[in-house]
Amino acid sequence: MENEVNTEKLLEQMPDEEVIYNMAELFKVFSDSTRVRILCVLQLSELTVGDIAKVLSMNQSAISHQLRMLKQARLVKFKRDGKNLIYSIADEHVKTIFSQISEHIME
Amino acid sequence: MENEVNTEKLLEQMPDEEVIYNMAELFKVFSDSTRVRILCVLQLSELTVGDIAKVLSMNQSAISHQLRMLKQARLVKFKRDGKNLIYSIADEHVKTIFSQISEHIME
DNA sequence: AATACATATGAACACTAAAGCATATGAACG
DNA sequence: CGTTCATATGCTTTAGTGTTCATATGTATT
Repeated sequence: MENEVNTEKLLEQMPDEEVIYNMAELFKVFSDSTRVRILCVLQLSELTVGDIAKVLSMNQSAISHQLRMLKQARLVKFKRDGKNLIYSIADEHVKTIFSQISEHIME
Repeated sequence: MENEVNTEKLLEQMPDEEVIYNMAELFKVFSDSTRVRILCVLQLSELTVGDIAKVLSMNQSAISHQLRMLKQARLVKFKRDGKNLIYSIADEHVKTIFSQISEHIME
């Protein structure tokens, strides 16, 4: 008997390469402990770059680099307050995604 | 005036380092195009390793390496059928996580 | 305007991770 | 039992990523 699976048909039903690439790119943003910690702390309170660095006991530069990625992914936003930039969570989905991942881990 | 933010209090409210590390590790599994493609195709149908490789036009070895990670993350499972191993999605959350990520991308 | 302060950016380095090749394992079947 | 077929694994190469240091940008203050 031949192979039962019609691989061509499956291929047709797959999302476009671009969609898959974008999904992976977005997951990549969540895939680093530092960025997850930033997102966690910003869920508690909006904060300046310096405060984030202080809470996480990390270099200002490292935080700034990571905030850049989070900005590009539209997961955080910021407003200016004098010399400070105050960052906050930009997206509703962040909480949902986090809660699903948490549930998976807990099980 | 002093800093308005109580960084110590924020730190207390943060999830444990271990939880954060596990979250990031799990996101890391989703952060590669090949693994996302595997998860996508397995949402359409359970498949052998060879069939996955055929559908995705990739090396059997590459697929096998990635399935290993997906297995470790308990996102796929497999059953034996003669010489073949048939892989399938192991987890309810996969769909939910995917749909949230999709929504974020679409907006 | 000059200085101080907060944040961003660029380059360098160390570390990680995906893919391919070769080979090992392990089941089926003559 | 030896061969074949499907899959897994170890090793190597190559590409990518996070952090740090040094410095640039840009805002407030005197």
